[in-house]
Order: sequence, then C-alpha cells, then structure tokens
Amino acid sequence: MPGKSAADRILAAIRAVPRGEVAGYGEIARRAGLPGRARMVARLLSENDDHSLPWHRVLRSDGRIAFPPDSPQFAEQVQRLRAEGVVVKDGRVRGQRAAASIDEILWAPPKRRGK
DNA sequence: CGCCTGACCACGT
DNA sequence: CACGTGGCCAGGC
Repeated sequence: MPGKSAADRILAAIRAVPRGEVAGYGEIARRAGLPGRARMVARLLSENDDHSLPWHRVLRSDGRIAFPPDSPQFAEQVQRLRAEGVVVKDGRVRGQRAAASIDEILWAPPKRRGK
C-alpha cells in the first residue's frame, strides 16, 4: 500500500532493526524507499518522542554516534547499545559497520516468520 | 521566494 | 583513521 507516508516507512525501517544490530541513516532511508534522504531520517528522530522506537540503533555511515561525545544523548545511546551487546568504543561501534548489512537484517530469515 | 541550519554521505588528501 | 570540501534534502523564518 503505497499510501504510506515517507515518515511512516522510515519509522518502520528503524523498527525492523533487530536488537543487537545497528543501521545507518542513509541505509535506513534507502530501505524506506527514500534514497538520499538520510537527513530526513535524522530530523524525524530529532522530533520523535516514541520510546518504543530503537533510535539508539541508528548511527552514521561511519558507524559513529551522531551526537557529540559531550552530549547527554551520546551517553544514553552508548549505554543502550552496550545493554544490547553492541561493542562501542570511543563513540564508534565495533564489530559491524552501520548498515552495511541492513539488507541482511531485513532479508535474513533467522527468525521464523511468514517471510 | 531566498537564505540558513541540521541526530547526513561520499570522496579525496 | 582524521580532516576538509561539495552535494542533497527538508524545515523554519
């Protein structure tokens, strides 16, 4: 149903990221069918208030946190990621580049599901 | 309608 | 890996 708004698809893509994995803004936008709208994803998250949304799993393409190291949000994101088993070092995620494998995340069938 | 800003990205050095 | 430059898009004024 192509009636869904861009913002809705973006949020869906973010929610599609499983616990313990991370994704990049650009990759999220791409999976949402909005190539080149990485900034829109960022703006959306900045406005978003949904606590059920795993915003902490969204990083920059470099695998780095999108917040300055001295920001409270930065600490929060790092803590949340570590709580999920993600290795964070100096504000950057180790063990998996942000979104380089988002396709795997959305297409991989590790969990039984209709598809 | 034009200008500035931003949880960005890719490329080259 | 760090820094600088240009590009792209959406919002607010």
